[in-house]
Amino acid sequence: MRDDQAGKVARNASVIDFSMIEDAVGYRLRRAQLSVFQDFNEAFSAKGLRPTDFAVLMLLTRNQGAKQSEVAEALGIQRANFVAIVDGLENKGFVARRKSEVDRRVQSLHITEQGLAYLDDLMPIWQEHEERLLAKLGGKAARDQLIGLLKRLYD
Amino acid sequence: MRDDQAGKVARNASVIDFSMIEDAVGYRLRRAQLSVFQDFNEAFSAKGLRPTDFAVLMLLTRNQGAKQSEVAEALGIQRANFVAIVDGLENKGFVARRKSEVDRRVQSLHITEQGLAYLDDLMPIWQEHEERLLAKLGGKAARDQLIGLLKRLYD
DNA sequence: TATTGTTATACTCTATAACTATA
DNA sequence: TATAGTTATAGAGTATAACAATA
Repeated sequence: MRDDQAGKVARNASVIDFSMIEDAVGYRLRRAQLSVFQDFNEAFSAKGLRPTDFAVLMLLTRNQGAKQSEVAEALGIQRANFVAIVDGLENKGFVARRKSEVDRRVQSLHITEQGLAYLDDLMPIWQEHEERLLAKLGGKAARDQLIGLLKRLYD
Repeated sequence: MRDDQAGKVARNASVIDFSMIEDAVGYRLRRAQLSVFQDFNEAFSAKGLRPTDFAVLMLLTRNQGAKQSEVAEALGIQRANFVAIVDGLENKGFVARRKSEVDRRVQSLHITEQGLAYLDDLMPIWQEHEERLLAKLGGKAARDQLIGLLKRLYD
């Protein structure tokens, strides 16, 4: 078997033939998402904020008092796993839980004044992140096109 | 504070105002990728195959004898974490490690005859998966457009 | 000294079951 | 009985450090 040799000859150090999977939708989605999340994490690492934390704060600005399980489902997170996320945001003082008076089983979530101020502080970082993506994509038209296509895969 | 009440009134049971993040590229990428991977996993669960395993087998068909660390890097997986993946494929008899005669540090990876037969068996499932995505996207033109945009985010 | 594969380890994310308090 | 939040736990995926064999 001379596969080793044949491979060595046909391929130089780090060139792999990708033709079989480079156009697989799932593969491309994974790589793109990893790249975008890495950019996000590098931008927000100093703030100790993860994408999900940011999404929760953003959501609450327009959904004050939303049910905890409602927010979790909206973000595709199981309610059991969402508890620790809210715990973290609550410990930092950015989110407050209040027992609903209508149904004492539910916790309604509120972004605090401190949380809003924090978001204000974060918005420029967020904008810069989105603008880096915009530059890579080649403009708003391309971005809107991408969003539209992604929505067809999940909405 | 009547946030609970105000929220309750403005929003019915499970309707959350998403306007703040619905057009965030990273959020849309994550949801789309989760949806696509879920479809993949449901299709392949009976075969006990994960997306990464499939990608490795696909890659090896055109890169017989490739270095283990080369394949890992091509797929964006760290070499330390790639060991267990190759172990699994080797235990199933789909991949073989052979010590390179040129550099005895490197393991060159080969897909076996059994691995090729397995892939043949899997291809219809793969095709159906890609066609379900194609249907969601609305045709090949849309798919190619999406792939092109994703490549701009990472290539 | 540097690199490849490997082991060990830790941390995050995700999935499931079961408990509690309320309804 | 059913539901919201919670706890505990197990499984993936990922990141880092260190080691042996080899270059």
